[in-house]
Order: sequence, then C-alpha cells, then structure tokens
Amino acid sequence: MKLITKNTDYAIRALMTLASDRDRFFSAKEIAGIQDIPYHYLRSILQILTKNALIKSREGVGGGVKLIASPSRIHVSDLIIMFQGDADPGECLVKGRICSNHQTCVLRHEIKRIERMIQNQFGKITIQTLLNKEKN
Amino acid sequence: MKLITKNTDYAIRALMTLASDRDRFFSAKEIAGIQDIPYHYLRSILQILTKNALIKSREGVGGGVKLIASPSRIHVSDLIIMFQGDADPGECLVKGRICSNHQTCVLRHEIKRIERMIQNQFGKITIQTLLNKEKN
DNA sequence: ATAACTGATACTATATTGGTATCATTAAGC
DNA sequence: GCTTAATGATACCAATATAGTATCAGTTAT
Ligand code: FES
Ligand code: FES
Repeated sequence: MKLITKNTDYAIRALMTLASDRDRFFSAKEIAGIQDIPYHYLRSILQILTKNALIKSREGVGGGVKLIASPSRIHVSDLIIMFQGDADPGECLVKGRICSNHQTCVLRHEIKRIERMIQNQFGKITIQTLLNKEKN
Repeated sequence: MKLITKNTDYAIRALMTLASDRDRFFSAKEIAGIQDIPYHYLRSILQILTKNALIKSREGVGGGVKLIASPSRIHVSDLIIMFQGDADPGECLVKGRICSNHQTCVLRHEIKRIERMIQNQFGKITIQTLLNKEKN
C-alpha cells in the first residue's frame, strides 16, 4: 500500500532542506547532493513546487529556489494531492466502466471513508512538525 | 491513493457471492457472470483463495468453488495482505538503496503509523459486515 | 563573454497491475 | 468408455503508472 510516491517524498525532503535556511537560494544541484535525489528528477519536482507557489526560483548564476510558504502551512496532504492527484475519481470499476451499483456499493463507501481519514491524518503533518520531530 | 487493487476487489466480490449461498459450489464462469469479472483473471484469484483455505474447490462437471471460511472471519485486511502483500518492506528509499536515516526518519515513522491505522480499519470490515450493510 | 543557473518539454526505462491463453487433470453423467 | 464441464498449474502479454534522463532555450552574476 503505497501511500506516498517518490516524487512526493522527494518534495518533502527538498522542502525540509529549504526550511533549514529560509532566506537563501539553494540550487537544485545542491539539494540533490544533500538529499541524494536524482538531479533531473528533482528539477521537475521543484518546478511543480514553484508553480504551486510553495517556493520561488531565481535564474542565472547564484540562483536556485527558496522557500516562500511557511513550513507550518505546508501540509503533507497538500503535497500528496499535488503529486499524486486527488483520490482516484473512477475507483472500484468493473471492466473499465463504472459498475451498476456504483452509488450504493458498500465497499466503495468504506474505502472512501478510510481515504478521508488518511487525508485527515496527513493533513496534520506539516514540514514544520517533521522538522520539530527530527530535532528530538 | 489506491488502497485496494482490482484483484482484491474482485476477491471480495467473489466471496460475497459465495457467501450468498454457502452450501453449493459456484463455477468460476458463474461468478464471473454475476460479478462481471474477466473469467481467466477471476480463475487465478480463486486459486489463491483456495490455497489460502478461504474456499474449497471441486474439479469436474458440476464442480466449482464453495465458501469454507466464515464470512464474519474473513477480514478485508487479510485479503489486502493476501493480494497486495504486507506493507512494502523497503519503503522510503533513496536511489534504490536504503537511506542513511532510515531508522530515524520521521516521515517514515508517520507513514508507518498511518499504515497501521489503515490496516486496523480494514481489519474491522469483513465479508459479513459488507453483506449486512448491503441489505439496508 | 562565460558560467551557473532555471523553464519548458520530450523522451525512455522500469515496475506494477491487469488480463489472456494453454494444457493437463479430474469427475459427472450418459 | 466417451464426452463435457469444471479446476490446477503455469506461462505469457498488455496497459498503466512511476521513476528517471536529456536537451535546448532563456536568464543573470561576475
Ligand atoms: S463494485 Fe463498483 S463501485 Fe463497488
Ligand atoms: S528518507 Fe529514507 S527512510 Fe525516510
């Protein structure tokens, strides 16, 4: 049961690095080195974080990315949605098309309930709380 | 966030069909028809359920499979483990190998906690409870 | 001018999941 | 006994999702 994919994981770790010094720019190369993340892959992830305004970038020499959102306002649940998409829309299909009892299906109901519970749990975890726990 | 894969889903539904008449044998063909599951795929699923002693099979004309476990003792969590494997052992890797802070990693800790919570939730759902809810 | 960066985008590789096919074996019923 | 309807075992293929790579254009500090 893969709750978090690599890109989400990498995003979290990159953000934690950025949160360690909120005022300066880190280059993708630097973050990749610190966190041991494949450079090109990380770059694509940072671009998504930039588009979502969690970080801002500066091009050219001495450039890189810098945190702009508050670490306590970046919830892991947001990152999951950002990188893994909101809980699959179709879900519980029969041979590609939606099955007849789609609306009433009890199993589906239970799954949806548990999914909400999971999102709720991940919503309580922020970059800040992760950093706090790390220090102990 | 795919909590349940198709094979688990199909297994659940096949078991619900079998639970509707515990005394007789249903052929794979019959179940496939009722639940609209691809025949050959269902067959491979039924073989796994047989090996795990949730159902028993009879070969030859008039054969098929029949429920032997009690519907109230078949937990969805068991089926998830059976078809999707116990929560990935490696998890949270860095470039294939296990990262240095694997033991202490706080994110990993949180994920493990949530995974346990999910298994606990699915542990409360049985074939019987699904059947009960269906009747309402 | 050069070097160190990001933006945009396309591409490839790998893994997982979902599904198909085949042949051997078993058992019922005529 | 022969036929037919079933499962056992197993190998294979297809589709999808995830992970990772590569390239080139544009930007900026020195
Ligand atoms: S069987 Fe289709 S929604 Fe559950
Ligand atoms: S970063 Fe490797 S276990 Fe979390």
